[in-house]
Amino acid sequence: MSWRKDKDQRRTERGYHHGNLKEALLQAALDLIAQKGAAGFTFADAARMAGVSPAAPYRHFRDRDELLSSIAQRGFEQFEATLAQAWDDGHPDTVTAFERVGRAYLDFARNEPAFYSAMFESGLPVDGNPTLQAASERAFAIIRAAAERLAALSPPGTPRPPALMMALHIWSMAHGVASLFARGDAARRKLPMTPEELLEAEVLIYLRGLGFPTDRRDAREPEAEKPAGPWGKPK
Amino acid sequence: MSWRKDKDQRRTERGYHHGNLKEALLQAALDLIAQKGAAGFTFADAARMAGVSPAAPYRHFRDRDELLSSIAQRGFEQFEATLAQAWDDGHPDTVTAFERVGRAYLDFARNEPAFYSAMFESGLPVDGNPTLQAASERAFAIIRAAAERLAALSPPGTPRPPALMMALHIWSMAHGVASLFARGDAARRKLPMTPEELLEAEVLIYLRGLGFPTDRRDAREPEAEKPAGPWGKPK
DNA sequence: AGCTTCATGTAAATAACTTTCACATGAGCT
DNA sequence: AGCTCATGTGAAAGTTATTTACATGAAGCT
Repeated sequence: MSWRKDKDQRRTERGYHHGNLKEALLQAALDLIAQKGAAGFTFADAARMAGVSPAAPYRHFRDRDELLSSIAQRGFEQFEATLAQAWDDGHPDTVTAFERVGRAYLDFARNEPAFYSAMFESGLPVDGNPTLQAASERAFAIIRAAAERLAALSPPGTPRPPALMMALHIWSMAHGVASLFARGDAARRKLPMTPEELLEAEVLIYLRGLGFPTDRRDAREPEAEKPAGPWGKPK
Repeated sequence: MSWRKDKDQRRTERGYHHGNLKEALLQAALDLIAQKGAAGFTFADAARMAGVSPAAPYRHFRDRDELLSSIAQRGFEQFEATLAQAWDDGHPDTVTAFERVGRAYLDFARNEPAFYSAMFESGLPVDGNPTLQAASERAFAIIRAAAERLAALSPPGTPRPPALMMALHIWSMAHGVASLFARGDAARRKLPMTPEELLEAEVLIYLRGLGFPTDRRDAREPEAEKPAGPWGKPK
């Protein structure tokens, strides 16, 4: 009875069997990771939060790492869904959709710190877990697909950039900005702009470097006016 | 005598007092973090490796976190030195030196995984530690100084980009590439190019987006030929 | 040399966490 | 009703973090 003061009361409430412990544990772990970081969360804590003994979780997860992996797994799936929704198959136009994906990346890092931690900061052996790796690659595939479409719009007369390389570049930008400026204490660095603005400008400058017009309209549309530039009008 | 089988022998070797325990602990921790990650390393392990009792480290570090902070601190100092050396005050020319800094960033991430982990992946409260934050900012200052010089070379006729923004952009690229592709398992993702090449191309495209000539010569020098482009000659 | 002091280590103790194992419970099936 | 198996419980062993009282010996003082 050491693991829970009101064990008996709780027991009365839910009976000997929890009924949905696996889900409860995942949720508890998510909350704990969000609070104390991926390193701080303990298996025992999750059990306590779910109202079961410290041994109970072992019926659902081999060990602490498997629970963490499960969370990362779900994180990647949710990440993929989020990015896919933001991309929306490139509607209404490729560039607009692309910018939306960038913001979605940052939003995810900020709104789902627990998932983000488990996915990128927990030190999990990503390559040792095929399922996890596959989930990770499906998420990246969204970015890659978007880059593919963008590359296809490459202005005539310029060499067409490899879409995979573009995707890796964009990914690294989004990940770098998210990791450095959009999470936890890091977010407190005094920036001259929001992480979203920072990333958007970065991507726009990059795309311009590839020869894309960067006035926020679909590249297929003709330019109507000179853009002010990604960092605002010079004064 | 449970903490070390040949305690007495070791004791004979070095006497009751270690003589340089603080350094020994830092080194041990560094080795352990490199092996098992920042999360895996334990205070007790470090003590064992140094040949002292589990309580001894507390004479030199308030707790496990302070040891980790000390390592991060040194990491940032070493990082700063590495970047400063690579930058070499912009010699022989700004762009060449700039590329060297990028490579130095990746080298550091790869050659000093323990430092890198402690600095960026340990979940330490960076902003809660003024000393650490200052060290971190000194390292970033190198990148910022380089960006400053680069911004000054901005081609006439184009609006001059804010150097701080450029520095943040470059930093995020380097950090993103390092985190995603130049560390641990992540390094095993099949890439069409090395992380160094990936980053270099990314930065070159970005700089071109800002209006810089990107033929790898100092921008002050006149262009002699059309560059093939950052991703090689199209075939 | 003899004495004192203080930084540096040790031992032992407490509390928490991880993981395992034998045993308990009760939900669902026959 | 009786069985069986998935799911929980208790208790135990092994680790770690951290504290506290005590030990050691290097450095300085007399």
